[in-house]
Amino acid sequence: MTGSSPDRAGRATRRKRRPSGAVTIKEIAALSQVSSATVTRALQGHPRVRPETRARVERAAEALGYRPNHAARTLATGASKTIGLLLPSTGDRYWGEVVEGIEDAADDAGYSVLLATSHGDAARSRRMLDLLLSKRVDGMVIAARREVEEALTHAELPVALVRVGPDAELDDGDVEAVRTLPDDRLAGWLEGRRLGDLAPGVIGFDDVSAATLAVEHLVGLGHRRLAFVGAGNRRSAALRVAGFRQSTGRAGVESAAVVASSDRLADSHAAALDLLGAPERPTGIVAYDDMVALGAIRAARTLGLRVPEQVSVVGIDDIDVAAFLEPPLTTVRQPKREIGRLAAIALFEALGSGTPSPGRALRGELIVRGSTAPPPGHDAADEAR
Amino acid sequence: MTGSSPDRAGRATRRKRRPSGAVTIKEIAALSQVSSATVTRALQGHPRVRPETRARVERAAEALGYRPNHAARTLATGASKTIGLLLPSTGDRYWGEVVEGIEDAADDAGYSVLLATSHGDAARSRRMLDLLLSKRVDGMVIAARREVEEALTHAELPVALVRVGPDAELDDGDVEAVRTLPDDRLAGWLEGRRLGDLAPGVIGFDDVSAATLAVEHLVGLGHRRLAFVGAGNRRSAALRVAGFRQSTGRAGVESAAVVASSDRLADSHAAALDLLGAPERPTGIVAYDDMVALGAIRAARTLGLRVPEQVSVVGIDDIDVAAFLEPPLTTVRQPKREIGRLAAIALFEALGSGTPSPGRALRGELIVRGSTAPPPGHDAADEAR
DNA sequence: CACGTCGATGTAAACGTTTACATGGCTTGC
DNA sequence: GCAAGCCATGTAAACGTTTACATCGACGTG
Repeated sequence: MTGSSPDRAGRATRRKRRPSGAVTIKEIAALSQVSSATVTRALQGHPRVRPETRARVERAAEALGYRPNHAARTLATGASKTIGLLLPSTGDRYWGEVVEGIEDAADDAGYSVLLATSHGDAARSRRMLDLLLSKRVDGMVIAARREVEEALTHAELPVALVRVGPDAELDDGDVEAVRTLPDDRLAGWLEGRRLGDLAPGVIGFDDVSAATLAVEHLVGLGHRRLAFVGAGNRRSAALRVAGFRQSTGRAGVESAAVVASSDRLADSHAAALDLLGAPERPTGIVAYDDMVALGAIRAARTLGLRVPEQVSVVGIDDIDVAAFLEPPLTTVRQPKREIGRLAAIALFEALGSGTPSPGRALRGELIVRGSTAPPPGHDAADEAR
Repeated sequence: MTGSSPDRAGRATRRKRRPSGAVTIKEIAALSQVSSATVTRALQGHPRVRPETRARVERAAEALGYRPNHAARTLATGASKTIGLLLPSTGDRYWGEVVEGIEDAADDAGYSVLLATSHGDAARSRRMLDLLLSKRVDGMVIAARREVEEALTHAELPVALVRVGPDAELDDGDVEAVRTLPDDRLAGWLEGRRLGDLAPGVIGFDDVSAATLAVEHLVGLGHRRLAFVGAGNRRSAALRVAGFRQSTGRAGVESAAVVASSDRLADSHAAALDLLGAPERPTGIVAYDDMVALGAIRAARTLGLRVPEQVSVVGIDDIDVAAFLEPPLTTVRQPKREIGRLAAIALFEALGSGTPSPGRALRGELIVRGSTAPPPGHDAADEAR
C-alpha cells in the first residue's frame, strides 16, 4: 500500500482470467531456471536431460507441491489414461466384485476408472456411452451386447466385453429351445455358442462347464436321477442347461428333468416343489445359481425332505454367505474378480497393440460343502468300482 | 496423383500434429457459417443467439456427430463435472449399494464418477487421493477419517464423508470402553459421539438407534433377558453397544450381557455358544450385523435350541439373502443406497454454495421376519397390559 | 583448424474449449 | 434524421500441457 501508484493498483486488478490456483509447470520453470519444456522432459523421465537439471526441477516441483493437470495433458496428448466402465449396475453381488477386479488391473496399469451404470435401460445406456466418449476415455469395459456393438461401430474405441452371471444379457437367451433340442443337435448348438463367447475381447464365465462340474460331482456321489432348475430366459441359463443336458447324457443318467422358472425366489421355489413332489423325484438338483438353490432347498424342506440326506443341491456362483447357510452350500464358484481383471487386461493389451486380445471363458471351481451327499440307499462301496 | 507436383505432396504430408480425428467446434463453425464462439454459445443455450442461428448450428453439430471434448472444457472452465469416490472397496455388499446411490445422484446432477479404492491401505489411499486431485475432480465422496482430513487440509476441495457399516472405520472404535462404562456416564458418551457424527458433510448410519430398534422389538415381544453379540473394535460396534445398553436400561430389562467378538463368523459363533450355554441364557440376541446373526443362529442350533421358538435373533443390515435364510432373518435395514445418494447430494450442495451442508445420521428400518418371536413360556396376553 | 555431430535446452505451436472485449447493424426515442 | 443503446456475432487470449523444430555449445575427426 505504501508506495503503489493508483495506476499500478488499477492494472493489477485487471486479471484476465479466473486463476485455477494450482501450481503449473511455468512456476516450476521459473523457480528452477529452465524453460517449461525442460520441466516436462525432466518430470517425464526424458533421457536427454542433464541429471543435475532433472534434480533441480524435481526439487522445485516438490517444493511447490506440483500436481500435473490431467485435463491439459489429455488435451495435449489425446490420451486420458482413463477407461470407462459401463455395466448394468455396481451394487449387486455380481458386478461389485467384477468392478473391483477391473479397478485393480486398471490401477496396476496406471489407468483410472470412470463409472457408469445403465440399469439395463437402453436409452440411459446410450447416454452414458456418449458421456464416456465425451470424457475421452481411452477404452471401455462394458457388459451388454447391444452397447458393445454401438460402441464398436459408432466410435473407433478399444472395448472389452465382460460377461458374468445373470445380468450379463437380458433377453437373448434361448432356454426353451435348448430344453427341447434333440440330443444329437446339442453338441452343434453348443459349438456355435462357444465360438461367440470366445470372440476377441470377450471375457466371461464358462457357463457350460460350470453345469458340467455340478453334474459330475453329483454323478460321482452316486446320483442317477438329476434335475436342473433354471431361472429366466437368459443366455447364461441356456448355456447352463446345455451343459447340464450334455453331461447328464454323457454320464448315462436315467432321467434329466429341466424346469425353467423366473429368477424370483418364489418362482424357483414353486418349480422345485413341483419337481420334488413327483413320484420319481430326482435325488440331485443343479440350480441355475445360489439363489435358486436356496429356493430348491426351501422347497425340499417344505416337502419334509432333508438336505443333503434325501436331496442334494448344487448352486452356481458362491455368494458370500454360501458357506454360512444351513446347510453350507455346495456350489461352483464364479471367479468374478478374476474375470474383471482379465477383461481390463484384455483392454489394455488392445490399447497397446491395437488388436483385441482373444476372448476367454473362465471355468468355475467346484466347492463342496454340506448340501450334497450320496443319494438315499446308496452304498459307498458301489461307487468304488 | 495425376497432376500434383512433388512439392505439393511433400508439403501435404508435413502435418504438424497428430489429429485427434474427432469433430471440433471449428468444423461446426465452418459448416454453419459462424464463428466458433457462436457455436459454443448456441450449444450452451446462451440467451443472445438468434434462434435461427442456433438451429443451424445444432443441425451442423448433429450432422457431423459432434461430441464435446471434455478435457478441453475442463481446461477452459476449471470444472471437470466429475467427482471422485474414494472408498475402502466397491466389491462387498456394503459399499456396492452405496456406490450405486452416489452414482445415481451424480448422474442426476450431471456429474460423472471417478472410482478409486484404498483397500484400507493408507499409502494407496494417499496415492489415489493425489490421482483424483490430479484429474481435477470438482469434489469427493470419501470414507475414512484419515483421508478426509488429509483431503481437507492439503487441498481446498469440497468433500462429503460417508459412513456405513463395518468398514467405515477400522480402528477408532472403543467397544471395550463402552461395554464397561458406568450407566450414568453412557448418555454423556453418546452425546459426544453423536455430535461428531453430525459434523457438516458427514452422512452415515444411525448405529445407536438401530440397536435401539432391535431392543425395542424384542422387549415388545416380551423378552426380558437380552444380549448383544458384537464384532470387532469398530466405531460402529461401539455405537451399537451403547445404543443397546441405553435402551435395555430404559426398558428395565433384567440382565444385558454384551459379548465382543471379532467379525469372523467362527468367532461370533463361539461367542454366541458361550452366551447361550450359560444357565441364565438370554432369550433374545441383538447381533452386530446379519453375519454375526447367522453365527448366533448356528450356535443356537448347535446347542439344540430352536430359533425363534427358544431364542430370538435380530440382525442389523438386511443383506440381500436375509429374507431367504432359514429362518428368514428379522433385522434392521441400513439404507445404504440412500446414504450414498444423500452423501452425493451433500457434496453437490457444497459445490454450489461453498458451505458444506449439515451432516445426517439415517435411521434404519426394522424388518420383522421369522427369526424373532415371543420368548418361551410367554403368554401373549401378558403383553397386552 | 574447420566441419559435422550430438547432446542439452529453448521457442512456440498445437490440443479444443470458453469468454472478455470489440464490432457492426438495427432499433428507438427525441 | 440522428445519436444512444442494444443485440447478435466475431476476434483472440487463455486454460496447462506436450512436442516438433531451432539453437547453441562442446567434442571428435580429417
